[in-house]
Amino acid sequence: MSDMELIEELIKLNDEDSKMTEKQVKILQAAIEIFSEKGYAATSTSEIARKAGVAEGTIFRHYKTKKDLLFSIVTPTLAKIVGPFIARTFVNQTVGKNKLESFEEFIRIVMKNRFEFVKKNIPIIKILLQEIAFHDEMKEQYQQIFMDNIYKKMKHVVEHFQAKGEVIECPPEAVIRMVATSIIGFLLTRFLILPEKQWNDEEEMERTIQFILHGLSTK
Amino acid sequence: MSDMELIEELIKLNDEDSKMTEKQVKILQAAIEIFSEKGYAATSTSEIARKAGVAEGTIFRHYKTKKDLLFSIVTPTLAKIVGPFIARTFVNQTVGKNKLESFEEFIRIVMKNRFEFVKKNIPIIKILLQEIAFHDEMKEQYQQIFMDNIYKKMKHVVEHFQAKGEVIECPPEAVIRMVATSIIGFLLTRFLILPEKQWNDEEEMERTIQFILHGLSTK
Amino acid sequence: MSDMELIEELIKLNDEDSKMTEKQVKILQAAIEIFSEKGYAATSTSEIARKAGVAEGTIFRHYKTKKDLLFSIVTPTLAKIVGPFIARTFVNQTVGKNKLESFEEFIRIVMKNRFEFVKKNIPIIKILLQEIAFHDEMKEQYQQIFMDNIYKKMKHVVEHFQAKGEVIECPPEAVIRMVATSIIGFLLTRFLILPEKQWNDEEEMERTIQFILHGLSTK
Amino acid sequence: MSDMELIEELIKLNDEDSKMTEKQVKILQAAIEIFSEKGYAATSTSEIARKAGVAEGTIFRHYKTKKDLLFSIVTPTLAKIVGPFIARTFVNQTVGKNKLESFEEFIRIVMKNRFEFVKKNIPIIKILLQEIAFHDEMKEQYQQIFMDNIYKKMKHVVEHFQAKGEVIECPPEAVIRMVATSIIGFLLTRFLILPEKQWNDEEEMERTIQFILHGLSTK
DNA sequence: AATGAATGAGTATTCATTCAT
DNA sequence: CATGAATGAATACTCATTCAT
Repeated sequence: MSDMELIEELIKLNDEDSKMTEKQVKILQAAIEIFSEKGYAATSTSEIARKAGVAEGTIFRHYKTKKDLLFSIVTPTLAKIVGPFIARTFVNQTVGKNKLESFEEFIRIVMKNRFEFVKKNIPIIKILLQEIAFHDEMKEQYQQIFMDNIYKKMKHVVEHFQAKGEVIECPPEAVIRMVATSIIGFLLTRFLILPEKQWNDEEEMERTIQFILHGLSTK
Repeated sequence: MSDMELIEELIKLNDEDSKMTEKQVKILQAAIEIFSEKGYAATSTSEIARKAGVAEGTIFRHYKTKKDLLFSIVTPTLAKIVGPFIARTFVNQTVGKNKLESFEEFIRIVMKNRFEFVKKNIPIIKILLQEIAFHDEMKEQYQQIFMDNIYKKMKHVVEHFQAKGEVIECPPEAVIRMVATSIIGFLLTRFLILPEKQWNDEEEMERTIQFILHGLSTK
Repeated sequence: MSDMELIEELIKLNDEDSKMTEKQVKILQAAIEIFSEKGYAATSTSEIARKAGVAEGTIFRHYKTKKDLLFSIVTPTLAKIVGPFIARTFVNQTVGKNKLESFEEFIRIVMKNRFEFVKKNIPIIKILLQEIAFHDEMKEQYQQIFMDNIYKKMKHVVEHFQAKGEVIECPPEAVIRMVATSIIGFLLTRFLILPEKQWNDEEEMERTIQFILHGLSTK
Repeated sequence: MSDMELIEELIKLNDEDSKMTEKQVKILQAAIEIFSEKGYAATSTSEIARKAGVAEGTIFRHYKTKKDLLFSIVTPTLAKIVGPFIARTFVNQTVGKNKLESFEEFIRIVMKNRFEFVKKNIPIIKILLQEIAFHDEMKEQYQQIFMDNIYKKMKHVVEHFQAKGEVIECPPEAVIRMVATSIIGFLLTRFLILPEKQWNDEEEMERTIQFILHGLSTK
């Protein structure tokens, strides 16, 4: 929980307009921990208050409803997920100024970057994965963010490397699906399904990258 | 809900020893539907009773607790997932009597088979995926079933085709992860994440199979 | 439970008009046991059914309500308590034909007789003591039985021995209270409050009798 | 209910550390009244809430469970019963400094004192008598308190007066039983069994005291 | 800003009782 | 006579939320 960059971001975010109090920080931390352990619906606000060391009423001073609390955790995370894809440098690096010469390098950058991101934000990602299924507002938010950013940029990149003959000819969305599936599949296995296994991260990431590259290679 | 083979199995299962009443069937159907829509914790027994058209007390005549009801839905499904992997024919087909000549045919059989299975049992699978994170008994059940059956058989097959030079040399569990990740990734995208998209199932399955094969090929 | 004469009486009682079935006997036995352990209100009919080895509905075939079941246990017992006081021989023995020569012998007979009665019917007496406080019909039944029989006869006896100068002059009801209090106090201590203590019954009864006699003696 | 000293004590007790709210007092009063009328098991928390004029949830804010509420009523009473027997003055008065010259005076003090105590706390005593049979924790609490205090001190006193020749030679526990039985028997008859009878309390107490004294006298 | 007492609607579960078989 | 599925009201208890302090 020490290296949880997102919580820090969360705090800073709100900090700018309204100065988060110490208690509010405690509430957020407690909520993240319990939501990720037992799920949103099975978590009571009184339990959050107890763990945060605040009175029950204090939660509602900062968050109008329990759902508000959930969204205040999850929405910034949703934004963060897009992070590297919005960064101007990202696309430039990839296709724009030709600094990035191969699809392989692209895949490797994404993998490394998302690996670090997931590693640092496991509990919030757990919450996000669980709750997105039940909250339509969340689903829409996510879809909009995904389509407008990740998908768009990815498509651009994929088409670029298809044109260069590095990636097989087939609908870019299928390529994106297979790449995403392989990377996400690895990250979930690594951090959620079998986190206690002894992992050689470098080796396993490399293997997964090679799998993707071979799977999509034109040769 | 018409072609939901698992529910029928569920009913038959209990039918053999204790004759499921009409109301009990209604309860199961209602529970599956609501659990999959809103999640176990967010579903109230009164809502299940209302949708099933029975008195609330009737639920508890058949299922001692709400959790019992959940498990009576999920446990048989857990078993069903292993289905094709326990079948004696499966391994024989694959490696035993040499009826199955290639890794490709193996992947294709698994893909087709699981595709049909998921297609017919979407709601229950949704429930399973959601709840496995929160119920340790379920996690253990699943892990035991997975390790004793799927993993074991898969490993056998993978090693067989590695020996034949059809599959790259690397730890079988990594191969299994990448195969599973690609198949499951496709199925979840197809049925849970973007079910409303126009899918050409044959084409997409074939693409995924080719992705896996190329990704793992020695050539 | 073997020497529980009252249950046998209960069975015979009903036997005369309507033939008690084996199941009905089981229900009565189970009800007595559980009522006396947990109290009437805290006992569920389903628990009685389970312990009796019958279906839940069967209880209500024989007893219209749970309260009916309670009364069918307690009412005959109420009658039994009066037993020795109604017996014609009792008063005759005492004062009528002068067979009984002293107050001492009277107290001794009552003590011995009630000792045996309580000993054989502990569970039912426990139920009676507990429930009489909460059921007005029971209280009335008991009061009527007590006033019409025990009190009346006792008063007769007490006045007889007061006239003979064996018992101090004071309102007979006060004498009855002190006698009853001493006998009942002994029996409850013996069988309910400290049943596990090592008792020398003969000695203790004799002591109690002597206490009463000295306490009421004119000398 | 006006002169109910124990309730006031109950309130003060909690008052010291945690300030009882007005509603909490109402809940206690309602609970005592209904528990004593219908018994603990037959009393519903909703009925208590209704009579106390509070929401049902309010009960559980102050008492974790219904049983907690019962114990918060009964436990301080248990302590109170021992009251006069713990008081240092009691034994000193009796045997220590010889201020108390006779067994008669001892019995008279106990009788008067317990008379007042019972008179002021009828409902709680009713609850105690009823529920002690069903709650083992209560039974143990009571037995411990009784053995460590009342019985010990009483034994001391009895042996003292046996040595002085005022009380017959027999096991002190038998003497205690007969004294207790006579006093408690009187108090229960007076306040619980026949409270509506016209009682001449002074006379009846005196009679009972004389009965005990004569019953135990060496002469 | 923070508290925590109070709430009323809601929770899972149990209950005594009914009735078709 | 006996069953046990079915019920609807009741049960103890929890919940998210409000509000006076």
